[in-house]
Amino acid sequence: MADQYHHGDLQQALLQAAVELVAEHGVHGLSLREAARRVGVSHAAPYRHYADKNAILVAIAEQGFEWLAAAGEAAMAGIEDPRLRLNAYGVAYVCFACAHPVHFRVMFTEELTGYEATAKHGSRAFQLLIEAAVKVVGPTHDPELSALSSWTWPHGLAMLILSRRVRPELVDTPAKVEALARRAIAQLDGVLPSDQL
Amino acid sequence: MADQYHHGDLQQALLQAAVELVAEHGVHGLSLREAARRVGVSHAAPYRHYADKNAILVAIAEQGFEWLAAAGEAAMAGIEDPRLRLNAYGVAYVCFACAHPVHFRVMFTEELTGYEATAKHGSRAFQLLIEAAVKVVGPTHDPELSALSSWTWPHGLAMLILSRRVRPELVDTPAKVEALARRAIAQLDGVLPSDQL
DNA sequence: CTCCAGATGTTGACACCGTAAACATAGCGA
DNA sequence: TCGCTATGTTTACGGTGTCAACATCTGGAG
Repeated sequence: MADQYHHGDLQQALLQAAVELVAEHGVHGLSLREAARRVGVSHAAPYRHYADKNAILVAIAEQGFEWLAAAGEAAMAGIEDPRLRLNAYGVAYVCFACAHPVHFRVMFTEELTGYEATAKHGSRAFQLLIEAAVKVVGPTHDPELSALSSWTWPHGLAMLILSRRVRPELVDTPAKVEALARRAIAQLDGVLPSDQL
Repeated sequence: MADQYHHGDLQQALLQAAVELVAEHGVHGLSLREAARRVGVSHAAPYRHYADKNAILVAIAEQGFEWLAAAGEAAMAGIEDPRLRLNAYGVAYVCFACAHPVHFRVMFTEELTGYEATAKHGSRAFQLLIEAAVKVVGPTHDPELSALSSWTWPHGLAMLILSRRVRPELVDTPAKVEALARRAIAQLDGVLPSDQL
């Protein structure tokens, strides 16, 4: 009963193939037919598991948001000081983007914004950030705005790295990425609780 | 000699149509044939002006980088204080992204990074930033790194806004965008010259 | 002014893609 | 055992990027 008519776990296999394809040819270079081909299945088989091409991208985004939330939680685990927690989240954010560039890019791809699933999972990772930020700034201000100010720098750094706007030798290993992120946060640190956001 | 065989300025017309198409259907929803259709020309005509589909996206990116550099220069014009100049650039950066979302997204689309033209124009806008940053931090440090720290926040804010991760009513007018950017910079200001980047 | 060369636009063709419908097979519960 | 449902296949259609062969225009040399 090995690899005959039924694949076993086609859904997961397709998702992984899709990630590889995006890594090779970019988001818009993803082809369902090619993914099916790689998995060794007919070109229409993916439609039994994903409604259309966007659905598989949404699935990648979902997985990415889950992983990001998990990475954020892990990074903050055991840290008490609110500011240090927020810093840890930011560093983990940048590291996540570099470790999973395909997921990260898909997570913030325009065409997908607005999809319920993406929004849902995205908001979970965002919720973590809001909570962490509120503990630093206090509950009196707009929580979303408070979180936003702590979100822009890791997001911008991550995006610039992925766009290859940062010299490659500065980010060619996870350790270097973390060092860069820490250097960035070191500059901003101490200013967050200062004034009226 | 009105609209007969020759179009007049097909190159420019196609570029504009492409921008509109990207605005409507996203970067990967751009279709050369549809652009040609809108301009009233046969489906292969674009190939007389653009080598392939990527070339027209590169053209959009080029235009975007030129506009961004111009916007940055305009924003810094007449401002003497180096820190205020840097702030002005950051605010202009965010405003530019909101005013020209298609251009901004294409400018930082993965598939295009590495194209010489894009890199060239991109580096001009980046050069402005580096110069402005160096005047704040001083010439003793890595200029690119200094600029990077002033680049991440506007880039992140712009990207988050375009991904609709910022509540729409906070950014639905240029004035609100500018206010948000100014609020963001107000937090970071004063910290830049502090330590060792 | 004539005429030709190069620039610009058109037509037709090909392979690929996303997607839907009709069909085939596998596995599981009654 | 039978048949239902989930899963995979085949076939088909329109749309797309791209190339090659062809048509038309336009400017400059003679």
